[in-house]
Amino acid sequence: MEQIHRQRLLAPDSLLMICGPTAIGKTAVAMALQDALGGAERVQLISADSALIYRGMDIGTAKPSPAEQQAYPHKLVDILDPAQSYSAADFVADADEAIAQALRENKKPVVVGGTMMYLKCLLEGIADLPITDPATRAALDRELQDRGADALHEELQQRDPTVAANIHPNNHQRLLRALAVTRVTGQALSDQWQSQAIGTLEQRLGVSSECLIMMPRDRSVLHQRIEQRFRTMLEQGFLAEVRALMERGDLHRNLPSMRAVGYRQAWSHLLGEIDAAQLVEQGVAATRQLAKRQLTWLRKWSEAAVVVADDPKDAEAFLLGDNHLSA
RNA sequence: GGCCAGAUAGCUCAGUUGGUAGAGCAGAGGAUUGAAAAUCCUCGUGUCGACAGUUCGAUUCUGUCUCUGGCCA
Repeated sequence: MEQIHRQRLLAPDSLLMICGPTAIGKTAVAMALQDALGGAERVQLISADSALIYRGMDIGTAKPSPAEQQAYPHKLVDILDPAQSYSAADFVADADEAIAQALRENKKPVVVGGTMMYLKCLLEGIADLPITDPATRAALDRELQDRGADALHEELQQRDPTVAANIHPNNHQRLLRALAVTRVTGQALSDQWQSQAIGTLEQRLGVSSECLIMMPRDRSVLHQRIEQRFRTMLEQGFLAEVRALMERGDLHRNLPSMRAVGYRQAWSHLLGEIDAAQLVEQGVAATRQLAKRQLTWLRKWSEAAVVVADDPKDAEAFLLGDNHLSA
């Protein structure tokens, strides 16, 4: 059983996804895997992480060091300026390209990351829908102010009952997006999800994929690691990193990049809104919440994937065939 | 030692004109189709500091005590 799994996971022509909550040690496993499979000529690491895409956000995202990136090149790291925004659809397009290129070069694509939405869309596909133009978006924002969320939700209810049932009126972000698309296209979103579907990863690129999930055996251990890591980030100059981003002058706290876990709290602290103790407390708490949300995805997926508990060492041992397996 | 203010959920506090109590944060579960490290939904019994008194009934009023903070000596 373990042999079969290992063979499938390591097969040179299939794609491997390594996923797990933040701070569990995915990168370490990916690096060990690259070594075991013959180095950067045989493996292409591809990051699936909505924060690692940003240049200049290194310490707070626990990005691999320059030296590590040199030895273990990752695609989709440092591809955007923090002023820019990105989306799951952008990720699927970029990842598809990176995967296709790796396959052409006879490298095994290894997608490693913790942004579960990206991984889901990569595997299952995402509909090809219009981007909401700023004018429509602004109009909707104004309508939200004037008419209220309930009125807008009611409109969505009439245009697309299926989707409306799935979006709570208080969830303005999703509500406005759904309404924008149905207004612009004149069609129900749920219909378009079907008619505009781009297909699964296998349909798009012809690769089969396996998923290795790293789950914490004991969540309190992960919580401790998160706290430890946040304190280490501060020692490594996290605040200076955020201050430099602030001082550029063109960034603001509502940008997707600056709302990332830790950065949001650091921004607030640098403005004097919270003290150093609160920074640690809230930064750690936000990271735990992130891990928790990641775990709800992973729990859902764990039946269709190979699950390895807790530690990078366990995952390495499982993948690379040490004797003391624990799963 | 004297005076004043506190003592209520893991934390910060609100409140009950006397009928045994509720917010935020933390924590747990869930949703998730172009912001996803985002956004949103659900979940709150705790000797209301201790003891006594008044009362049909006290966490609420009164007294004493304990602890904490501040001020005066």
